[in-house]
Amino acid sequence: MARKLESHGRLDDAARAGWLYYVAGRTQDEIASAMGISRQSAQRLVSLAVAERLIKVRLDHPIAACLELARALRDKYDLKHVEVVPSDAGSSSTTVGIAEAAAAEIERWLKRSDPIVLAIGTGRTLKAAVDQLPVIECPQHRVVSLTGNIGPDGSAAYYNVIFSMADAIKARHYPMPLPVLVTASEDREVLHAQALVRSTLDISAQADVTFVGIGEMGIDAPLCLDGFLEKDEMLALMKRGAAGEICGWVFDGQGRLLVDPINDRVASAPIPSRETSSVIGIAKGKRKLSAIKAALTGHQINGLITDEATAEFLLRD
Amino acid sequence: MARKLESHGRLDDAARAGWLYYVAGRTQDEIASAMGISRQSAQRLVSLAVAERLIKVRLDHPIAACLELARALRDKYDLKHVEVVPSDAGSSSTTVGIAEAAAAEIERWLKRSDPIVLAIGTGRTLKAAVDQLPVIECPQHRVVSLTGNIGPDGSAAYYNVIFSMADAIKARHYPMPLPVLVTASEDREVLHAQALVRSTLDISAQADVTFVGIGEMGIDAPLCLDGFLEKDEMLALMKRGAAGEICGWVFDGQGRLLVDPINDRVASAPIPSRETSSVIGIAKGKRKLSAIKAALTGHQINGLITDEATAEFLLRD
DNA sequence: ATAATGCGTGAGTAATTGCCCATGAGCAAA
DNA sequence: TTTGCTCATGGGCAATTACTCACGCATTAT
Repeated sequence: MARKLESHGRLDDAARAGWLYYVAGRTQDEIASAMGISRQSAQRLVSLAVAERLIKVRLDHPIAACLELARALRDKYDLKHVEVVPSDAGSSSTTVGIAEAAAAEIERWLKRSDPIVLAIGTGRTLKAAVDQLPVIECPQHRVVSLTGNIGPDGSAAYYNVIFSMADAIKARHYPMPLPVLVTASEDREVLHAQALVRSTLDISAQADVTFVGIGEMGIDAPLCLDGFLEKDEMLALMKRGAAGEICGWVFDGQGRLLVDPINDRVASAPIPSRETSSVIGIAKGKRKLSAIKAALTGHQINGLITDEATAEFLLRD
Repeated sequence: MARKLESHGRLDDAARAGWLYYVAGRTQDEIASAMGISRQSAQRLVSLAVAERLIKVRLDHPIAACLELARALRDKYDLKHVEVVPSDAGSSSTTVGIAEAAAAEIERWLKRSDPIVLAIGTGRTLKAAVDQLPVIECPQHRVVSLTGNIGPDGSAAYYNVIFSMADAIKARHYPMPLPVLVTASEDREVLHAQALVRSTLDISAQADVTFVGIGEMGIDAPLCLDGFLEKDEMLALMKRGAAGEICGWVFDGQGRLLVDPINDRVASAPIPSRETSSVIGIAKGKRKLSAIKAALTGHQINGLITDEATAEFLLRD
């Protein structure tokens, strides 16, 4: 039985109780009898020590920084889901790390027993993520592609992700039998009116969760590399304020869809509702930075999987 | 597919769960659903994070009674550094509390940007302290062991601390490739003359700060438990006035190195200068009391990390 | 003086957590 | 391929902790 409390002050006792609890690992009952108080009082002292920040908890693991960044990003951009993976400074890959993380997250969704609609965009990052998926049987779910797989020249675009996904995921899957960009907006209307396309569009609108890559602008951007846009078209687009694209939908620096002929030619499904579903962007890298930031700012996405370095840049200003 | 969902590894999950639990303050149920696992698994991850020392808890409050004791000890024994942690009356552990405090102090030294030499002894307490250290990169420092790690039978002594330390601290480290006790003093001269040993000894003499455990005498003493001394040798030693031991150097009740054949056989480096450097003892407990007191009295150490109860006894007379 | 206010207390109860066990997957040796 | 081992898992249950409520005691304002 220890001295009376008043002689030390309440915070002192809180510190002592907190020490016994967290450092020495005693139960509150033991602390109570050691300090000559009731168990409830011991509990109060412990929680007081926590409330007064007398107890500092630290996590000594690289992932700690990631979680901090994720929380900061979530707060700053009002996101539903953020995942920050450790950066691999030595690697210039735009997929290492986030692909695995994205795969893990996709897997989490697919493991749910209640049926969901999972929508998926395209891009190298997403392809890498899907390649990480294990084989899962989930006949209860549906997987729908938001974007077409046909290039401007009629060839199949390499990075149509849904077919890779179909290899691993035993679920109904709905590709989008369309080009990414049509030549004129009228064409889009015609194509979208087709029954098959129509039903895929309808399913995509019901998506519970969506995974999309985020494309940057520039002459090295995916849209150019994959032959959807010519260099001069791209440069003109950038002059008109384009900052990035998701499934071909081009947005400006504020993340607002660009009012521009280009967006009238996008044949992709609209990005599912950020109000009623999760739309998770997967992207990292300095080149994609402003595109990611715009997408976040304009709430084109409400979830993000990125890496530490990118997260830090996103938080910088 | 054999891909590990553990692309980030089990420890990372443990870190994540631990962070969510201790830092974010979520319940294990929330963590479970957030990570897509069962609550039990979440609980396991949290306790794994604790077991693996991923979670470090420290108390940021000067407990008045402890500070008072520390000041009194510093004055009484003319010490440079004293730390007193709360006692845990119910626990018989000789390390709980002081190990954490010692780790924090070691960390403080290692965080210095100017290069230092940190010397380290051995013992269970010191081992426990080193196990609390986080991973630190400090290539500017050097860490040197004062004692060897080879037992009388040629086996490696379990409590050689420097190897544990090398796991966490990224700095050059210098083990002492010697037994603690050699069979004859001549052997010691031969061994110490070796170039490798010579340089380690030289470095240890330059130590800026030293952390040592304090061993008591008795048939349950560390020296006996670890097989360096037989019971009858120990009893004879006690008859000749031995009161305690630091790195194998046996001293009497006044803290003077015992003039005795035993000390001629100690192969450890001399304890670094108490005039020009900090030599901090880490010890608590009734059994070690007279050894601690002797070490303080004879200025074998000029710093101490102990607990309240021990501090009170040390001040009693 | 007396009532209002604030703070701490203990009791009871709901929520949360820790632990043990049986099970099954993965893996290595036979 | 089989056997045996290790290890993670989920369920169930006991222990522990958090919260709410009503009360007592002191201080303060009227």
